[in-house]
Amino acid sequence: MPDDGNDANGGTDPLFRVDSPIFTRKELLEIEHIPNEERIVGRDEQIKKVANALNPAIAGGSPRNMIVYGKTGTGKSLVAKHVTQRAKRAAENHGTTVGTAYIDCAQSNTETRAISTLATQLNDVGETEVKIPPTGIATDDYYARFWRILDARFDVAIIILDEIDKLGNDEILMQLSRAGEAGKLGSCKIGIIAISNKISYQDKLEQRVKSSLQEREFIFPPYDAEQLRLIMENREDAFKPDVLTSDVIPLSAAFAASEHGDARKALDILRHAGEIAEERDDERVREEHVRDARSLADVNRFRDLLQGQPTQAKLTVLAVAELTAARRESKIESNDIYDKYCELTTALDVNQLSQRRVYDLLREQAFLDILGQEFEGRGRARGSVMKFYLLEEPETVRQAIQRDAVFDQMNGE
DNA sequence: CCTCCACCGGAACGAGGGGCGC
DNA sequence: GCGCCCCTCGTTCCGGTGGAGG
Repeated sequence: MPDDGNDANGGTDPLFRVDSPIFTRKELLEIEHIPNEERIVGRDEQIKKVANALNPAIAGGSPRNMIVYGKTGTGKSLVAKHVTQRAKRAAENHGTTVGTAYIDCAQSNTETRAISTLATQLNDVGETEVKIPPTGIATDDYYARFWRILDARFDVAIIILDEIDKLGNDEILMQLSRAGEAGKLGSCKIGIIAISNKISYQDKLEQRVKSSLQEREFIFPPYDAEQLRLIMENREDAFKPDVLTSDVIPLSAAFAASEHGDARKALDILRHAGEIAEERDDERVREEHVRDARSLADVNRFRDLLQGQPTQAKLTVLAVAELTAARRESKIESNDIYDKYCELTTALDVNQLSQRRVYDLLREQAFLDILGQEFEGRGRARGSVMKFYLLEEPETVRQAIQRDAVFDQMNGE
C-alpha cells in the first residue's frame, strides 16, 4: 500500500486517509495475532509442559490428553496453537504425519457442530473422497466420516477444544477420548487439548471423561505488570517509531495487571489509546489517551457481550439494572427480578415469558459474565434465594441495552 | 417433631425453522 | 418432494430440600 501522504494524482481526499500518523502495523495489536516464539512472554514453563504431554506423538504414539485452565488473556490458546504447530513440524522430521485442528466451542457450541467443523478442518476431499456437509446429516454419521478421515490421513491428530465450558454436553469429549478403545479408529491416535477459563468446569464433567482428560492439568496464571509490559513492548512496532511517550506502556500494563492480568485487555487499551490519539490529531500517544482508553475498553467489551443476546435476555438484564438503580442493595432476588421483568414486558408490549424461563435466562447471563450471581442459603430450600447483580454501572448497562429496536418507544417517553 | 411451603433446577416435550440425501 | 436429522426457544411438571410455624 503506497502512502506518500496527500498525493494528488492518487485522488486522495484529505477527509479519508490510508496512512496513519500513529500506526504502522496495527494488526500486531490484535489478540489473534500469533507472535513468533521469541515474542511469547513468560509462558516458558507452560510451553514445556504442553510439549511434554504431546511428546509421544512425535514418534507416532498417543499424546496425553490435557486440560488447560486460566482466565481470559493468559495465553492459553496462544500456547496451545504454538506448541501443536511445533509438534507437527517435529513429527514430520520423524516421518510421522500429524493433523491439527482447532475449534472454538463458543461458536461450535453443540456436539454436531463441533464434530462437523472438526471433520471439515481435517478433511481433504481429494485425498479421502469423504464429503462433509455443513449440516443436515445425523451426528453418528459425522463421527463415522470423521474416523475414516483420521485413519486415511494421519498417524496422530491433535485437537484443541477452546472455551470447552461453552459446549452443551460432554458427548464429544467422551467419543474422542474413547475412540481408540471403542475400536472406532484403526491406526490413528488422538490427543485432546481442552481449554477452559472456568476452573469449576471440572465439576460438571462426567466421571468417565474426567479420568482421561485429567491426565494432565495445567493452570495458566495471570500475567504480572512486568510481563504485560514486555508483551506490549514486543508489539511496539505496531506503532510508528517514537510515537509512544515513555509512560504509555507501563501505565497500560498497570491498568491491565490491576484487573486480571489480562493480555487481551492490555493490548485493547494500547490500541484504543492509539486510536484516540489519532482521532484527536495528536502526533504522539500520551498518558491521558491511555486513561480514556481504559474506560472505553470497558464499555466496548460490555456492548460486545450484549450484542448477540436476544431481546428477552436483554430485558432480564434491564430489569436488574432498573432495580439496582432504584435501590441501595445491588444484589437482587430472582423473584423481584421477575416482577420487574413483567412490568417491563407489559410496558413495552412484548411477549412475556414464564418465570422458569426467565430464571434460565438469568443464569445464562451470569454464565456469560454479563451478570453476577450469588446463592444465598443452603440447598434448594425455602428461604434460599438466587441473587443476581450487575457488573457495570446501571447507566452503562441501560445505554448498551437500549440499542435494541424494541426499546425505541421507551426513548420516546 | 412434623408438615407445609417456596424455591431451585433437572427432565421431558413440542413447535417452528433449516438442511441434506435420494 | 419426502423423510430424516439437528437447533433454539419455550412450556409444563416434578423431585429435593430444609426453614418456618404449628
